[in-house]
Amino acid sequence: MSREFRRAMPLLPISMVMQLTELTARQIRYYEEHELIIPARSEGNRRMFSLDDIDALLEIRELLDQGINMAGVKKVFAMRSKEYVKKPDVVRVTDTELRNILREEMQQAQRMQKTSLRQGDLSRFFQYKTE
Amino acid sequence: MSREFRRAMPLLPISMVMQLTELTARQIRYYEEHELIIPARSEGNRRMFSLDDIDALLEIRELLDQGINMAGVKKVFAMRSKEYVKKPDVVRVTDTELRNILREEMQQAQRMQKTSLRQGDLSRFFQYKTE
DNA sequence: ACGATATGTTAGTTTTTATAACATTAGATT
DNA sequence: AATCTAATGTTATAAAAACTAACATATCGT
Repeated sequence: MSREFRRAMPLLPISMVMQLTELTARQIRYYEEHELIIPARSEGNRRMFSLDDIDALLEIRELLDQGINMAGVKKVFAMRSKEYVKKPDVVRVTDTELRNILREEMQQAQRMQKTSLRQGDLSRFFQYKTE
Repeated sequence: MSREFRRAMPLLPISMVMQLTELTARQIRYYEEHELIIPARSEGNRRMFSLDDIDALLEIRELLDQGINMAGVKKVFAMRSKEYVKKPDVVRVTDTELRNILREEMQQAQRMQKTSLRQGDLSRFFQYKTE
């Protein structure tokens, strides 16, 4: 599974996103209304956010803080997406498939490795800098 | 913020953990009952799981699949934790503090960097292999 | 002053999660 | 075979979290 897949995986509920971004639910939904983010939905219609979504929200916040209005933010985002036109289209995968893929990969890794090392299993997929 | 902090950060609701681990809520709670995992709790008492928790659950599943019973799993985990006795005690931080720290770091990074690069903001903190 | 934009607030509903109790199934034990 | 126990399923009930939608408000540009 590619890095982009992992970053695009919807994992977090809105409450966590609120804490991580210091945005209100109202703001987050408003930005979605304007299609600056398009969080996945659970079966029961709850928004599930990815790391990409959090990045986007942090940037929206930053731009608004700078006095740019929503129209401006939209423009910035639109320009950004143009930069990616050259990139090959990513294969479309549903959220459920995404999670299944991640799970299977993690389980595969589990099986491949010794049963030890409590630390460092998932970390093969979510690895962080140790700055 | 250290890598361990990030791995220990409670972010995911039980529904996501169920999907990622293919365990039922009953199983996850049962393992918690036996103190194999101790997920954080939200203000409203909802379990919030960290990447470490997911690692642990995947391993529990693996051990049980191998025919080892809960007593055996507990032993394995107990032995594991002994291996870490030498490691310095990690500073105690509440979950809320953890999230605040992550948020602040992300925002700091936001401010430090140019406003561009939609990709690669949070990724400074959650960075993945590109295998 | 006016109109629009961004966000707050509130109400009512649905989904998710929690706990707890009881049920079931498969192995181990007698 | 009958019984125990461990691990998990199932159900009921309650509480929390999240949804939509409508209305309120503050700020800003014209």
